[in-house]
Amino acid sequence: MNKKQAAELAQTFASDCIAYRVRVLNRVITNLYDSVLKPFGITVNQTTILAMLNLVGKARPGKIGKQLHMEKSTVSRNLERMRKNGWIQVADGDSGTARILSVTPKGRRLFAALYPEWENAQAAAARLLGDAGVDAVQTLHEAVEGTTRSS
Amino acid sequence: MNKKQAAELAQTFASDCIAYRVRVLNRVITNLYDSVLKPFGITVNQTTILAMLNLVGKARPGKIGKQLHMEKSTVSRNLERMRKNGWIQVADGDSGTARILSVTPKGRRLFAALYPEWENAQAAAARLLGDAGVDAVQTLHEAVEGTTRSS
DNA sequence: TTATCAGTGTTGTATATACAACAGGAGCAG
DNA sequence: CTGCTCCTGTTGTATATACAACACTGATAA
Repeated sequence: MNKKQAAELAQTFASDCIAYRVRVLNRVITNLYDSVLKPFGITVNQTTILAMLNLVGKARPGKIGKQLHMEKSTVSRNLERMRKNGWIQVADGDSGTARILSVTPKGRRLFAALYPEWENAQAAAARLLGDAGVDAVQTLHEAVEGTTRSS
Repeated sequence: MNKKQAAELAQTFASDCIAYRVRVLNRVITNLYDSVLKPFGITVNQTTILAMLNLVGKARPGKIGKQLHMEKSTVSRNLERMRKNGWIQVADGDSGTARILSVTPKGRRLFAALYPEWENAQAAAARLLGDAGVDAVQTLHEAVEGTTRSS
């Protein structure tokens, strides 16, 4: 394998790699939301957890991970940060290891306060991606739903 | 803002958030490639850098960051890992801070060796996303091209 | 009852990412 | 030449992510 041959493979890689494109997309979109949410001291990732808890009321860490397709260690560490910030509370459940999470009033106020800014980020993302792009993201998400490992 | 009102906002968030969907997509796709590349001891992110260097021959760290839309600190730390692994070499450029990067024979061999596995990952990703999905990723990538901050 | 196993959550380690702070050199104005 | 600014790259800190290793509990088999 000489340099020229390697360069030919590299050309194909650079022009075709799906992972590269998805990763760039992820960085741009995540930064867009995180920058809007920064004044609230929360990330879009944590906001996703906060929204889910606002929606379902109570949930265990494992359920959050499964529902949001997040690795359990990521969930574990985020819940601890959110608890320290007073946005959620952790109660021991009925059975041994069960830990029941719920949103505190402070967490609910935070969610209500950041919601308009999230809408702004949504609008900015929609402008960036276009209507077809927004639909495409929805379709792609459905395609990978149920694919994630990790419990 | 009572619980019910918060839950209504959360419902919209959960069903509409673009960032959430893009992030799940990113995790699934990145894992797919990383698991295939794991036996080679390289990540898909580093493989992107390796491919670019195979393509252009020589480049400075800053150029890599701009080309691949990666933050300069991410590039800096990855280059150091790749150098330690013997895949790239760093030479002092003509002017002061200039650092010229190039692929070593070992790095070229690695790229040639992992290329078939990358093709397998590409095929698996294409199956997962469908033809329309692959096109959509391309379109979305074009939409965000040139959007990234960071130099 | 006891031993094993499955499910759940935490912690360790490594990479990826972003932003801020910093360091070193280049180029320019004076 | 001196000082200022810009460009470039590294390092510090924090979050996100994945996988492995543990710990603990509950359930089940013997």
